[in-house]
Amino acid sequence: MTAARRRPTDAELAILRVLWARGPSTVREVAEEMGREGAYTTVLKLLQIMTDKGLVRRDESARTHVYRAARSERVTQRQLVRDLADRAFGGSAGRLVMQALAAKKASPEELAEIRAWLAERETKREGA
Amino acid sequence: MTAARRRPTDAELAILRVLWARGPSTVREVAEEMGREGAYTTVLKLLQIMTDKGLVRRDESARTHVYRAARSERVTQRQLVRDLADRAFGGSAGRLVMQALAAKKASPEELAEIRAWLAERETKREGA
DNA sequence: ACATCTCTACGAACTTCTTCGTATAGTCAA
DNA sequence: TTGACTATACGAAGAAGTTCGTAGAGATGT
Repeated sequence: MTAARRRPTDAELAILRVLWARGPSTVREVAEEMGREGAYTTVLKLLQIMTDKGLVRRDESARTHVYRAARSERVTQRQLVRDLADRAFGGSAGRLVMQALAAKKASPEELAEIRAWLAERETKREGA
Repeated sequence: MTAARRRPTDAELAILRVLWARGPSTVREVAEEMGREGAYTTVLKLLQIMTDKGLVRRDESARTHVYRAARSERVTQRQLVRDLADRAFGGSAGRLVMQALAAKKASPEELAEIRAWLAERETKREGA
């Protein structure tokens, strides 16, 4: 009921990634995509729990249920980033960004994108 | 023994933050800093577990043991960022950065720092 | 010595997460 | 109808994380 705002667990996130990539999917499709065909009931159980938690929505109109992510990838990513910033960076997104840039090499395209974002932001600031 | 490379749990991270901020501390100091004086033994237990896991080091030379973080804040933050990038951003630090910038407003100082970092990187690229 | 305070050690309860086995029912073909 | 196949539901076990109570050692003051 109450939309408890907890972050998805590791197993839940792995399933959400499949749903974001594939779109609405059956249990079998999710299990196959994860290379866990042998663990069918595990995936089923997780999807049932995630339905209770409100992480996914279930279409029961057919015998084989179809699941889809309740929240978009972008929204979930932001939530996770915000959560990590709060837990490990004193709430500072800026410091998180610095560590992210240092921790893993970003591609030139991504760096260009980030530069563009900052440039646009700069423009807005001057305009204000 | 085996330095299992798991990410610190929420409770563990909360304690690490105190140790990073305060430096080597006793159980009582950590508990007070966290506003959990009433949960002294809980903090003690967590620190004992963290010692076993290798997350903290314990100085037992005095009766009152003194704990310190085994890894620096920076190293731990990078590990956490990398972990989140892998779990939720397909390993892309760049996409994580974009969401971080969008998720929370960074201070102008932080933005300037990021710009400087990117500029320096740009310089290096051209030099190479 | 004695009471008192503070410290560590440790076990036990409880929660959450994850996995799996089994029960049960719908579908389809012969 | 029967058997094979596929689906959901559900309970229970196991692992990990968190909390707390209690025991007992060491320190301190009278």
